[in-house]
Amino acid sequence: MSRSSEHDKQPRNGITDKREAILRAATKVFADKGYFNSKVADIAKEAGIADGTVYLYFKSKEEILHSIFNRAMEEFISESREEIEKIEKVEDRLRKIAELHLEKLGADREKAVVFQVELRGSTKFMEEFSATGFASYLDIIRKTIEEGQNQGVFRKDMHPITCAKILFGALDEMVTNWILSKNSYPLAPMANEVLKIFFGGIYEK
Amino acid sequence: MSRSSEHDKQPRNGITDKREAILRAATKVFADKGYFNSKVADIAKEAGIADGTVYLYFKSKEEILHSIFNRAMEEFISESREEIEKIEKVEDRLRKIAELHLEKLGADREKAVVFQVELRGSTKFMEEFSATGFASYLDIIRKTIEEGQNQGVFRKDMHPITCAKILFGALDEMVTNWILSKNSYPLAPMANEVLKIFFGGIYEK
Amino acid sequence: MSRSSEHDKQPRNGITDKREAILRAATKVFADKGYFNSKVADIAKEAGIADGTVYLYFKSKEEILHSIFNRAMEEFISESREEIEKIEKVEDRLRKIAELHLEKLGADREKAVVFQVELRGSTKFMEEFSATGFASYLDIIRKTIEEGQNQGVFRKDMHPITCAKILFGALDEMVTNWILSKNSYPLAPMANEVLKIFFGGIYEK
Amino acid sequence: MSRSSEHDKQPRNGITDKREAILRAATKVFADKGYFNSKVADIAKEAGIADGTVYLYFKSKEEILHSIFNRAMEEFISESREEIEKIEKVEDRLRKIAELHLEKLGADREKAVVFQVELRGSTKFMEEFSATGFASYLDIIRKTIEEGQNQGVFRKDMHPITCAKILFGALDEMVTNWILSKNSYPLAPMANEVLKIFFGGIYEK
DNA sequence: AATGAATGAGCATTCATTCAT
DNA sequence: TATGAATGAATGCTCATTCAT
Repeated sequence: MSRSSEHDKQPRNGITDKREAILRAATKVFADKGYFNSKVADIAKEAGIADGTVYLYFKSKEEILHSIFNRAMEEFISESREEIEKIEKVEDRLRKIAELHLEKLGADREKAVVFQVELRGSTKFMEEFSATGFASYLDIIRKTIEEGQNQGVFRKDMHPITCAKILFGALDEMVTNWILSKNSYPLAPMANEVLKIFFGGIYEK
Repeated sequence: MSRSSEHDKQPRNGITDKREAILRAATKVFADKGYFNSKVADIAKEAGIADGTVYLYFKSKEEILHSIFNRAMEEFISESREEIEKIEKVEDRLRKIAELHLEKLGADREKAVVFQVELRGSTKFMEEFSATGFASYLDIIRKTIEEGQNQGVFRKDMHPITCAKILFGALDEMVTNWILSKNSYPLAPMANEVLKIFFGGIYEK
Repeated sequence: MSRSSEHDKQPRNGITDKREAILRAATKVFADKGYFNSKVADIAKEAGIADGTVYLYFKSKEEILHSIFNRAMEEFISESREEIEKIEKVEDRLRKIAELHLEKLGADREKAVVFQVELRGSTKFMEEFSATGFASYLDIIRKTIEEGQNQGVFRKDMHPITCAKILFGALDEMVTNWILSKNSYPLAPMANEVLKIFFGGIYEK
Repeated sequence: MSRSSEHDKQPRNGITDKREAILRAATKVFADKGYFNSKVADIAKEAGIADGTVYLYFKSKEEILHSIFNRAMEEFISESREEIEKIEKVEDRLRKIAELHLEKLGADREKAVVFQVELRGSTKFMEEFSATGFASYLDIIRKTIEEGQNQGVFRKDMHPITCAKILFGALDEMVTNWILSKNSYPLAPMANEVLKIFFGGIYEK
């Protein structure tokens, strides 16, 4: 089994394997039926393990959902940061961020559903999430915009954090719409559309 | 406020009163604890009625949530449409839409929570909602943008529906952020910030 | 209104009329759905009155069922007694009893259902019933048999009460079978069949 | 008692044991309070298990009742058939049937109550039952009578199925009466009484 | 580690009954 | 008398979690 390819940090490790399997199974089940309508037994069955085994890896059903968010977010941020930091021009950097955002979620419909739907379905989750993963992400955008302002590329009459939220909100809406549209179109190209407005506005020049 | 129409609708009408009370109570309870964590008994207690009475006015707990959405959405759209249709210039019209969006939700935190959180927490709800109320709303924005394109005011190299989604997404994110920020700032002024970007883009001119 | 035709004892009496209506409605509803699955509201609707009105005439849902039994039983016994007492020969008297039993129940399927099914569905009801109405009925049969024994017409090597139960059981089974058979045949003629066995036995002579 | 077959079926088998325990507990509870007045919690407590455990063995409360009928009926029919088929003379065979009927029910008051009372308390149950278990039973009696007619032992001027119902009805009434009589007498001897009439009729010879 | 049988708290909904009008 | 809105106790069933094996 060349399973080591996925994560060289924890290779050939039974514990990690089963944890992964549960997380993957839960993502599918949550995406299909929603967090509250999913049974731990469904997840166990999907993962091919016994119900009780779930509790050897997670303290509760809720913790599974948390783990899905955190792991995906960490993964996304660490992977993105690398790619983004190399980029010189702030516009290109924002473009990369937008592209990655839509590419990653557009590549895994189930994960996207969990992010767009389940994550939003509880103030509790949202608060926790917005204090951690989301904050980091928004911060990356904010800093880029700030840098653009300092470079004189971006307008200075706006709070960079507000700009960041606007960009995020627009991208987020693209994802949500994509999920709800049954006959799925490719999501990634929408990045360019969002950026056309975000960069240049809607006015005819 | 000279909105006498509201009083005319409820001429000390028992049925309407109690229905309203349940809807109001449910909005509060759902906002506090989330739909799935709210008990019908909580709603009844909050409304000051017996558990069973809830079922004289609503078929199920789910129907209460639906009613909250539908009523609020209908109200919002019908009220907005009036105000918006009078406006000549498309930019002003979009500005009005954005202002109303944030004013209405910023005026009722609980309703906003239900809209931003509970409505999003289930693909089922989202699908239903996005097929009805939300579609109408987005359509109003889309038509305005289309009109602007025809007038040569707005750029023609973008689908108006995409622009509409971008604007909505940005506004939506403002609301969500406002809800999650504990020490609440006024929401409505954010409309102007969103429009600055939406109209003119982020580039320094 | 020629409603007086039914019962000259209580003519044109509002109280009686409504009581009757409830009893009739309840018989229908109980026959259709069973006692436990019938709602007081169903009975009220069938009777064309408000739910609360039922409680002006009956203390409880249970009392309605009791009243159906008692009234039908009283009616049956008083009507039967007259007809039966005139009859000279004990065999003819038993024949009359059997015929009346099947005629009365065969003439009113709904009442029959309530008697055969609802009355049997609770030891409590059965005990009460078997102590009153049923006991009277069985007693009429028993006395007739006893008389037959004294006249030397019927065999003396059996307890008359046992014979009465056997006859009743056989007739009762005819009714139950008739109810359960969808494409209903006439019930009354079965009296003769039962009596052929009861009188003469099954042996070839 | 040399009924070793019963022990062979339950070789300290957890599943069977608990299923049995629930069935036994339910029979007792249903007999005591009636099906509709029995709570699943009552059954669980009587069986010494948790409420939820009931649902590991039965899909619903209704299924428990069905299982009681079906199991008892199957048991009765299969056990009876063996004993009956050996018997040569049709009269002796009917006698055996009657004796077994009363012996089996007379040996287990609670099961008898469920059969005589709960089974009868709903047209739905009765219809199902009369289409399956009861039909088989009646058929055994009918065939025996038919055989007797062919042998010239029984009178030919009656439908054998009617005779079967008459015999069943008489026996059934014996059981019901026995249940309702508090100071219980032995039930089995009543078989002979019923047969005296069924075979020879009530006339003095 | 893994299992899956057992647990029992939890809850939406129903409906007999009441009572203000 | 009659109404029917309001009540609130009652319960079958689910499912996250535990634990003996």
